[in-house]
Amino acid sequence: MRIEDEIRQKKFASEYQKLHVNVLFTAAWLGQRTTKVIKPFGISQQQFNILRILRGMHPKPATIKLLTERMIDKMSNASRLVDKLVQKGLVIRTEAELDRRRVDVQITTQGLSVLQEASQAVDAAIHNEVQNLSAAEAAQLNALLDRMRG
Amino acid sequence: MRIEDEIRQKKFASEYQKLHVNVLFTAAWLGQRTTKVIKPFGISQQQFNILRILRGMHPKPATIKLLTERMIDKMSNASRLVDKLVQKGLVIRTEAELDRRRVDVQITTQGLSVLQEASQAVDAAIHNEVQNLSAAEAAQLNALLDRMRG
DNA sequence: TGAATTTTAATGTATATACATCTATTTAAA
DNA sequence: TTTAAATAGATGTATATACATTAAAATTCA
Repeated sequence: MRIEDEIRQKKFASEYQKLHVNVLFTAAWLGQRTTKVIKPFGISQQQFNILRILRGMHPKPATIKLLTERMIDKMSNASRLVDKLVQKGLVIRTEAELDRRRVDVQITTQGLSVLQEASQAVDAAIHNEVQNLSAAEAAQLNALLDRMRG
Repeated sequence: MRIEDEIRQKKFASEYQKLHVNVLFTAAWLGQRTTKVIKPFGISQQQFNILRILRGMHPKPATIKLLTERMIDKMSNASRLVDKLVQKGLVIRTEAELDRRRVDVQITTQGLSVLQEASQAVDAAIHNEVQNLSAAEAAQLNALLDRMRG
């Protein structure tokens, strides 16, 4: 559905303003679906994001700094999000040896298994649904978004 | 910059997964810039969004229900956001006559003037910056995002 | 070396999100 | 018409965001 109809706004001052709203709206649309799908696994979107970064590095640990750099939302608080994941047994946090300011964070076996299931659920619920875009169109969208950010 | 480089993720399982991350990341990118630009005017992104909806209807009032329907993020709490705007004198809230459950919300003169300045600042800081996309490319992006949501 | 600077992470706070629940009012049904 | 159901909005709570500040450790350099 056109963004104009989704939010019932008749017209935008420019194609750029419309794009701004459209990107935010589409992200909220994706976010709401993702939240709903992963909620049964007891994790939030941001926790899911952190787990994926940690899986990408596994078995190497990540530091809080590295997580912050790689997170989708740089402003979310990796330190407190890791806290939650530690409490759930999905990651472990240990003091780094060579630099005692740093903290090493690693995904646990349980974390890997929860992430595996959650990822599959997200794929099934969202990425398949989005296939009213061809892979070529998705690639085109990716390229345009990349260029949009300059 | 390519999303792979932005978040330092070597590869994605599919173009669709990459698209998911790319949309969220681009929205966060836009959101951070917008927040920074409108902060001097004393309003948040969501408050900005509500003011724009109210300007679009002006001088007709909106109800909380209408605001919720038209907001970019449907899950944010229009009731409490309107509270904040009332406190700042940017909107007024009156009981609706014909249905006493409803609440009429209208933007004030001060609200219109704050919004005018904030909008100009956002245009200058963001929409002009994004012109490494042509208007035609922006339109194409809009069309693809619309189709992505089905 | 020792003081100043930088880096890394944790913590404090105000606001916002994502619900669930509650209250008042209106509409529909028995 | 009285009761039941639906609607509109407010409010409560846990979590997350967007900063600013603080604390500890490492690095720089005088």
